[in-house]
Amino acid sequence: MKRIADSTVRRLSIYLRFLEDSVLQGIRTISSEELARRGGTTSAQVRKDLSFFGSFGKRGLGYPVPELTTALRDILGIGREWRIIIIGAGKIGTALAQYGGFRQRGFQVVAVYDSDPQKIGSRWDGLEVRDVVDIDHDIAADRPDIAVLTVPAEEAQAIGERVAAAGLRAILNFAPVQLHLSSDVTVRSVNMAMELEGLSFALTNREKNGND
Amino acid sequence: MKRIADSTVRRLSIYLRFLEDSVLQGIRTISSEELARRGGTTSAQVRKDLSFFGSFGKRGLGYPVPELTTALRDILGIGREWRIIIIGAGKIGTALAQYGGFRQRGFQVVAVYDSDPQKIGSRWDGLEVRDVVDIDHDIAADRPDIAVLTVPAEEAQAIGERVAAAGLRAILNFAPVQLHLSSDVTVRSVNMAMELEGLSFALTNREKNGND
DNA sequence: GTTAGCTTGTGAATCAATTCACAAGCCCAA
DNA sequence: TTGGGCTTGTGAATTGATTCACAAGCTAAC
Repeated sequence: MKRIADSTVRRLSIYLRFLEDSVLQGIRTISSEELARRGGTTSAQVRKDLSFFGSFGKRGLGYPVPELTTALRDILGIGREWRIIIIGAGKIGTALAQYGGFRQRGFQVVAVYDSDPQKIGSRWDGLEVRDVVDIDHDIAADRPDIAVLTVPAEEAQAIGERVAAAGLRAILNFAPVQLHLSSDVTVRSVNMAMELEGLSFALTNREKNGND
Repeated sequence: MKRIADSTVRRLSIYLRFLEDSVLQGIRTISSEELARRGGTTSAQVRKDLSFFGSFGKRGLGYPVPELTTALRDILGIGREWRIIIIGAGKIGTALAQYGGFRQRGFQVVAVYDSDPQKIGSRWDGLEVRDVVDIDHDIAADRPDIAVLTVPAEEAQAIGERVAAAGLRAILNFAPVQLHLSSDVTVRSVNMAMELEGLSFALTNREKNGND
């Protein structure tokens, strides 16, 4: 299979979100043009993205909404339950642990970890915060699929290495550092500071140069 | 000025984070090679990124750490205080409002909004949650720079339009929808579901095809 | 000074992603 | 059954980003 660009996968997520709405509204077919409009891209891009995975549409008509929705879920690997652990029970970590959107989409939070004795043992929404020293053992036993890192920047690399060594193959990193791990571990980063700096840059440059 | 790619700005943020560490450690100069190693890129990329903004290095020696740090802060528009408002006092919104990392980097949360009467008036960390109906008026009066949207997906577009109409020019969107706003509003999106789906896709494809 | 050893800054070349443009195919109406 | 109106799927063209490769320039040692 040809390598699929990250940007393509991101757009598939966007299409899927809109398609799910459309299913609920009982819409039967949708054109690449309409998908593009809602997804903030072009119809050619939509068709190209989908064409990597097959021919889902009918010429002259568009794409059948329920079938395409199913196909995208399948492509993205949604439909099975993914088991996720959250490491770091700080503000963001606990907010995520309690966030309903995960379970709703098939991502089940199975454990939360911290190193602070004050936090270990406390319960968040039915989940007991575990001691991070047990994490290697727990991963071997529970075989979670994805680790969400909400630890301080200084600790992220070390924890990332530990969970990778324990066999985890996917990490969602909220710590504002670049993780360096073996290439068989997929890492996605969410970095609020970086996003805000991007906005800051845009505002600053608009002020300086007018909006070009 | 030539248009700067988003990916370039993201990398500048990464370089800056590492440079700030280096300043604290008293390191005087750094090579593009070392910056690349820490930033997960190549030395040529680092030099190209920086060269868009000027010549900061000395041949044979590298880049002077304190000067480059200052220059990057300046380029990214950090160094002045940016006033941000958070709209949506749910789990994520309140976690962000209390998150220390913002203020630390010059982003000051000046107001939090919600539409739920139960939440309006309650205090989070010294900030009273305000009624979202007042937002247009407040923006005109307080002139915040950036809005952080942590509202449900259904409401995001409408709120985005309101804050844009009120004069806001930068939005950090946490709602899992694509915002469609006039091009003089800069939008950055953070979409946890999308990131998890990206990991899900990677895991699924690795299982199917071996890691290519 | 002069030389050896590095490292930058940057055009040129390559690689990747997006857009164009159109033949092929489907639906519907007459 | 035929023709008109759409819309897909996809090579080709274009645009954009990254990497290459090397002249230019700095430092330090002698």
